[in-house]
Amino acid sequence: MTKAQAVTKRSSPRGDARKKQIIEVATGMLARNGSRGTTLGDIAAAAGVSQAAVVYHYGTKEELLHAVLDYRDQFEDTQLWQRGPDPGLEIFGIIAGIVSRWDDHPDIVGLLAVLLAENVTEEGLLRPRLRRNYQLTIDRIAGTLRNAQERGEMRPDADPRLAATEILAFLSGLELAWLVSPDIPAAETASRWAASQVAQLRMP
Amino acid sequence: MTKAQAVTKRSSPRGDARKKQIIEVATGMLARNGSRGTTLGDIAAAAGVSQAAVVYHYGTKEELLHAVLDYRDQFEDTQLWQRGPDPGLEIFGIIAGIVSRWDDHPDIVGLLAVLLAENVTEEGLLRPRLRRNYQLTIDRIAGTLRNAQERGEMRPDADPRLAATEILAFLSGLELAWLVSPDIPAAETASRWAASQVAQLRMP
DNA sequence: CAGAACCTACTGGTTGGTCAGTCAGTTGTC
DNA sequence: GACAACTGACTGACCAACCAGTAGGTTCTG
Repeated sequence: MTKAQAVTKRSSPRGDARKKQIIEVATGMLARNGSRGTTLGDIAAAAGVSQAAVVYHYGTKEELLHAVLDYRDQFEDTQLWQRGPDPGLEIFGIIAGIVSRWDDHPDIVGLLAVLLAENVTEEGLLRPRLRRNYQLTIDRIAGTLRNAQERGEMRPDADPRLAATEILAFLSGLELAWLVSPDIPAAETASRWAASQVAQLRMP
Repeated sequence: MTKAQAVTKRSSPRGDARKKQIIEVATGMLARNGSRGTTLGDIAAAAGVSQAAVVYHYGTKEELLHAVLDYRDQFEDTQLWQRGPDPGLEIFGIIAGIVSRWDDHPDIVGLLAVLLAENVTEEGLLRPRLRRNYQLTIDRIAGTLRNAQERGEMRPDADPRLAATEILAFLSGLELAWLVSPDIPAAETASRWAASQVAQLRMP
């Protein structure tokens, strides 16, 4: 209940493999049930170990959550910035492509939206991190759009920051909608959205 | 834990007032902390009564949640359809207006998004209702857009259903973003979004 | 005074975290 | 290469805190 002391321990191949396995199992469960809806026991059972083993590897539930978020951050990097750090207006096509491949990674889709919804209050343990992360992604997207403006690829009278905010809002909202109603045409909605965004933002 | 029998009881002015007060208090707390993050004790304390009193008025936590959702549905009706049942493309302006007035009703903003995120799995108690509600709102918006097409107000080559899906996704996503980072320019993002949607959808 | 509107006290169940101990594998020493 | 010392990776049992719902009594009000 209170705290767990962070005992420094060396890593071993076996331990690392187990830790990774726990993370992967936990990611899927957290994306569906959130932090409050997922117990350490649930995760342990799904990973085939005892609940105490999960605590042994991660110390506290909060540390496990952060590890899962690290895992997701890494995944986002390989997805959203797959074609270099400055894709310009092509970012919309990339996003549409990501959405069309949601079925391949169902365990990680919506993780951020679900955890975000659980951490909207000041007291939310993950809020500082999620907030920082959100702002950072907005900054990155706004940056790439600003570069596109300077290259003359995007019209200069559009605000890159508002566009970036709109992108993230649309994405997390679509994730939620898709999770609750998997039958909605997420890929088609995203691709039409991307096309209209590009049509609106590119130089005439 | 199990169930509570629904004791039929007559209503009294005082009881009705208390029930309404509990609903209002609960709405705010649920919109921030979700169902799993809000205990009956929390709600009771905020309403100045004992936890047992809340159970007395609503029987179970689930019934209270449904009552809160009823309250929100009613609110949505007076907001989204304020200018009649068939506003056509003006729906975008209405939505932008609603977002610009979020500060006046902070307790109800995000309620749906937060509860949605908590009820993403099959087992989610509120999922059937939230799903139904979501589809219903999409149908209504798609309907008003289809009418706009028939009136020659909206271009016929745009899919009203995809547009409606996009609208709801954007809205719930923006709610989440605003809750986590209240400093983002929600109103401005929404008004620019609305303008670009109208520009895209109206007859040339 | 009858019923509605509470309250205090309690129950059963769940959950995060602790703790003592087991066991397999690794390392150091002669 | 054999044996002792040690370490990492667990397990099962347990605990304190929390939480939804129950039971039964008390106060308020028409």
